[in-house]
Amino acid sequence: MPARQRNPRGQGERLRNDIIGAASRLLADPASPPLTLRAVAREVGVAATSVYLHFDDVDSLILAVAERGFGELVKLQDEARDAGATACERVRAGCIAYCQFGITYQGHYQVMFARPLLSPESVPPGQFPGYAVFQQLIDAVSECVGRESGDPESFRTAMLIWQQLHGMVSLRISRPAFPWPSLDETVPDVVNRILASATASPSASLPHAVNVPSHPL
Amino acid sequence: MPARQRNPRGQGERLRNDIIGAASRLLADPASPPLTLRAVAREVGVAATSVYLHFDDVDSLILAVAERGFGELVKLQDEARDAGATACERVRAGCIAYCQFGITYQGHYQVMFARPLLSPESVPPGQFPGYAVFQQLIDAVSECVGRESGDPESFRTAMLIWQQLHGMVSLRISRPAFPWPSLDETVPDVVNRILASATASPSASLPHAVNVPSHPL
DNA sequence: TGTACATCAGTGAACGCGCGTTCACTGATGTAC
DNA sequence: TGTACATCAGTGAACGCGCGTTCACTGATGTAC
Repeated sequence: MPARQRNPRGQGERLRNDIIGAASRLLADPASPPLTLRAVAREVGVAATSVYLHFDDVDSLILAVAERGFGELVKLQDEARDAGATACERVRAGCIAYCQFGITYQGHYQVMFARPLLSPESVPPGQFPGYAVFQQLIDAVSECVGRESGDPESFRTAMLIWQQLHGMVSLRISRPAFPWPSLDETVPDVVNRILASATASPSASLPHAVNVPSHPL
Repeated sequence: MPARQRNPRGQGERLRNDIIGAASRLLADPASPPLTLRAVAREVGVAATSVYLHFDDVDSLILAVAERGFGELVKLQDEARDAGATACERVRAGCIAYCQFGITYQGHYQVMFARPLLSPESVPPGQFPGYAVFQQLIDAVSECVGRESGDPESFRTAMLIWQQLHGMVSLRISRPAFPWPSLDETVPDVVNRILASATASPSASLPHAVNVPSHPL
């Protein structure tokens, strides 16, 4: 029981941040047990009931942790992209940052991307948590492949890249014994492969390709 | 409390199957709460202690559910591949079957692929659960791209495809509100893109490519 | 053929634990008059 | 300047619940002799 002293008057919101921080610490390990209000209160050094002063239940607390994670991810990607000279370099830099975030903060990555997070009806379309992360990818891809930002092919290529990155990160988390190659080597390679297939003439040089539908999205 | 009658002598192993089946039912929903021995026993219609007759704890029960899932997935992929005329068609057919399995059995897919499943030290290298699924993919890819089964490029391409498929399935589970295109259209397309990049001369036609490492795996 | 015993397939009560949630309460600090 | 009151930032005891796990037990069925 750490001697935690109560916040001064008017600073009651500080506890809210402390609670999010404690929950974030408890969720850092991807194998962590289900989050508990009492465990969070213990970690903060506060009575169990005090969590109710700022959160209705454990789900809204987890959502707050996820939102903090999305903010951090956007920031890290922005910083990484700033170092890129060309549009395509910026795409790759952002993708590397995404994967590094996921591998560094495995538990948080799972909270952000491996559960629905919210009841489906409460999600405004196009505003689900983390949409900003995807929109940034679309914009960077558009610039790299030389299309407008609203172009369906840009959306589709960004979607394929996102799926690839998510697969890379989440399989590395769930299959740590697999002989994965390094991210620094794999990410630019596979992103280039997907970008190349987007700029190449469609259906060209496919090995024995049959039944390849066009891309009507 | 359903009237369950005890198995006849010598048929005690039937309960084991019933328990796995009940656990499988409870795990079908990807948003299902953590599995509980008592909940399983209730679902089977048996005393809580009876679960101990066949499983040490909930983790080994979950492992049994996962193993049953891997068996089913291998079977479905085999059947799908049988309909393919060429090697590359068989790759695509297996990939579609993989994704359909994941979308149809979302909870089971998560049990199989979204957690470490076992303590790391207990996994024999190259024999982790579901390795057969991946080996089949390597073999099919090798045949499609015309390389030997042990070729590092076949391994790498299969890995990229696996990552892509896993990303597709798990993001569709965790982000159901996203405007995903249909699997039947997307899977053959993206698999072809990755296969094409494997057969094409490396680093050719990359848009503004820089810092592309070679593939030393 | 009878009978004692072993085995099999479970059961049922009981335990201590951590959990979410409620409710009334505390004690320091500011504010109105 | 004093004092009554309001507000703020929490606390602490208590509840009922489901859980994992233990332990001795049951009752039907087969087997040895």
